[in-house]
Amino acid sequence: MSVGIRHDDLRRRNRAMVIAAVRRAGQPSRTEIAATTGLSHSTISAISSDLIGEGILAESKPIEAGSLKRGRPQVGLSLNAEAAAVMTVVLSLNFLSVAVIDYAGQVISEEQRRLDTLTMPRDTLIGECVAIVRRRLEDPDLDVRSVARIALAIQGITDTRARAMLWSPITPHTDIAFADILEDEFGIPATMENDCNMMAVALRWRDPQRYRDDFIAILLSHGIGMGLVLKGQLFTGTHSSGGEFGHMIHQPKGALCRCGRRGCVEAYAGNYAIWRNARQLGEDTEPVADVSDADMRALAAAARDSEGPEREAYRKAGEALGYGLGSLFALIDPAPVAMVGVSAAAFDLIEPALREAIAQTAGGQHSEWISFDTEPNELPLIREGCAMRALTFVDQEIFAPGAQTRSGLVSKNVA
Amino acid sequence: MSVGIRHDDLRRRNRAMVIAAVRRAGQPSRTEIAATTGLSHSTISAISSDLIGEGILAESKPIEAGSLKRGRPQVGLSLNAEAAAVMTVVLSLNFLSVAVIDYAGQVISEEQRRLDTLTMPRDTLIGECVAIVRRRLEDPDLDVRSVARIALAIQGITDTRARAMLWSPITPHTDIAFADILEDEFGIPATMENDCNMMAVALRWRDPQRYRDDFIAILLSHGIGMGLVLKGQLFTGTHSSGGEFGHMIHQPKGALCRCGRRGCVEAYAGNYAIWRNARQLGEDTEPVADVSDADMRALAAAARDSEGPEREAYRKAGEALGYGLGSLFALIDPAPVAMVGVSAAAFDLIEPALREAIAQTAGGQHSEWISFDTEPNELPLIREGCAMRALTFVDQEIFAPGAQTRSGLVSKNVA
DNA sequence: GCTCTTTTTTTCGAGCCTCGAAAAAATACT
DNA sequence: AGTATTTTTTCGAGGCTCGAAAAAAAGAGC
Repeated sequence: MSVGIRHDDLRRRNRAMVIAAVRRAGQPSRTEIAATTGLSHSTISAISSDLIGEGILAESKPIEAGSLKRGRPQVGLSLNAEAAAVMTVVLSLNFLSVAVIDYAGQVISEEQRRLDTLTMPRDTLIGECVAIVRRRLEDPDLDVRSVARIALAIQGITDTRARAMLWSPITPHTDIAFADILEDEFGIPATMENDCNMMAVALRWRDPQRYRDDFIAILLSHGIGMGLVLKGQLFTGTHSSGGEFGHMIHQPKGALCRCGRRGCVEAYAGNYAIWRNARQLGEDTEPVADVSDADMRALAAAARDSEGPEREAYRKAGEALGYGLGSLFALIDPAPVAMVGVSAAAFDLIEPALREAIAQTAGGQHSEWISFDTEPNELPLIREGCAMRALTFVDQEIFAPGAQTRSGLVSKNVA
Repeated sequence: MSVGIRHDDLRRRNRAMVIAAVRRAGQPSRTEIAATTGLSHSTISAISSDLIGEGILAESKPIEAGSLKRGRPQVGLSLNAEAAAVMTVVLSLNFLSVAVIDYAGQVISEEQRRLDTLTMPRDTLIGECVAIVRRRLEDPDLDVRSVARIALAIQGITDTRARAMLWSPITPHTDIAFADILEDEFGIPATMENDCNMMAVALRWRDPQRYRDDFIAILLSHGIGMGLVLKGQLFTGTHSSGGEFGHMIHQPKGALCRCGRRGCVEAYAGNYAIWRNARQLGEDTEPVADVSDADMRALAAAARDSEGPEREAYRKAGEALGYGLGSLFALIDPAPVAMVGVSAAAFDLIEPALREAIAQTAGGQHSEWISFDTEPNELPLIREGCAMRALTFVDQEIFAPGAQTRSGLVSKNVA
């Protein structure tokens, strides 16, 4: 089952810890690293000297801010941007976006492309992804060998091993092992992530104050997705990416959901559901394929303008989200929530019914404490999350070698 | 945030690993331990020699089973039963049960007692617990100093730090810091656990084949509880024991629940709910305080006997459980389920509606795969779980000292 | 301009820990 | 009794972290 700690693991882990400390803090001095890691100054000195020698870290200017201090000035350590690069591939409805990011986290090359993902044959979809990655890798500004890892994100369900997309609303095709495909094609380790999980990862890096050990990112878009961090760990299902908050049951035998079932939270709170209710089409009406952001904004404007079916549609969305969150909170206790996506811009219309519903649930014990944040634009978040995830893998695997890992999966059984 | 690995941690962790390997395997040889932990023979030899010298492990007879083998026979290592003892305290509705267990896991002293927990004043309830523990500690057969840890379990919500009961259906009183009270009284480290979590822990030890990394234990009793193991880890909420499956919302604004809210799963599947529906009392009827096991068995018999309100009551329970499980599975993916408690004996009446409901949900994708096990008697399981939990603490803390832990809580911030 | 103080960083020896190889131990086979 | 086989122990080598002390690099004071 669990495996003993070998002697050589020690250095590897502590190297990884130093790299992680530098990535988090930006430009910490050796003394600061010693404080945050709890290791001795001598150890930090030895490890950072190694890492600098290997070109992974670099000494930057002495820290100027507090130059009032006496004594030898601290020397800031920073990541060497040229040590490596990673690539992010974000595949969403009718849209493909790729970026190359240096080791310090700066975008150095990117490309975006519209495609008709819903009608595209399987091979074309895969081909488009491979082609866009190849174009970026062949970018003359870039040294191909420096791209150490690729992180893909897709709306939909991925497997826990982060190899394949199992199901996605953006395409009728299922079980596409994107990670394996890209690995075979380019020989670069790749992982396939769920978009909402990447949102959560990004939020954690963006605002570690608010999004620390426990929080929830909910995507309010055409569908409803969730990324969940519990006790500092990204939460995934046992076999798939899990966290399919949008398909928790709000109303047994209720409204028709895009997934073909009935009564899911999404069937009340997804863009298509809000649209359907606002147009008073009835809960059995087949979900429309897509509602433009502009249409959704118009809907929200109409709802704000006057009482009517639009406002009622947002109310119903809030109620479904509230009861869903209440059930979730019964399982995990309340935590800060970030609402992301177009409908997050209409959260003022959603919030009252949501809070009312959540107060009816066991999880909503102290619903006044529960705080919501909104972020209307999901794409940058997803990309940022992918970038950080890929960089973290590079930190752990490439620059702290020796682990029994392969492609992001820590193997549990060694015997 | 995360802390570097000090040099002395190494030995401590590997000692703990060896102890854990012996506890799991029963009588493994040094060679077997080396294989399961991945450590070298020399290391295992050194560590086990230390542990034997400290009286924690003991060499037992050479393993006889496969005595056909050539070569030096393996020497089995086992836990020294006298190395320590732990105490379990299980507090359930109108019932208090205490046992002392030796380091090898055998019960060496026990006592059970009926009390009227629902009407008892706060101090009396606490006093009864303290008194029964004192009586067991003063048992002449027992060396007091050898009791190294106490694990309490209670039906209800506990805090993540495992110090206090926050809320429980068995008493009107709230926020009783049982762990602190016993620690102060007897100077023995104590933890306060949730009963269903202990059931899950016990199932894992009882049948590691079936209940390994991911599974669910559901208590079908007066209330509905859940213990959840995900990726080999006991799942708890961010602040409380969490996993309040019984209070996920099945039907917004639905049947009246014991918790005062409406539409919880428990309001359809708890004993009182089945009773209420079987008696056709209406969903707004105030839940009864208790239904005897005999009454529940009679109800099940009547339901099996003929179509009627009893059978319909079990159907409704199954539906609520099914939709609830479906929502849960949407979050975590399906996993093996153990149904525990009186109504688990009536699972034949519950299962059809449960499976039908779960098939209507996203989490019930392949509902035919989902397997259920039943165990009508929860008390032994809870006690077993407490014992293993307490013993594991002793393994980790007492016999592998140096960790920055206190009373079961691993401190995350060292700086 | 020089010395003293303060703080950061590096150096160095001590003490552990794990590992691999070889030796020792304990049994079955012939 | 001797040989083969398997388990367990022994022993030296190599690494790692740690604490103390030294070195380095500034500001403060005169």
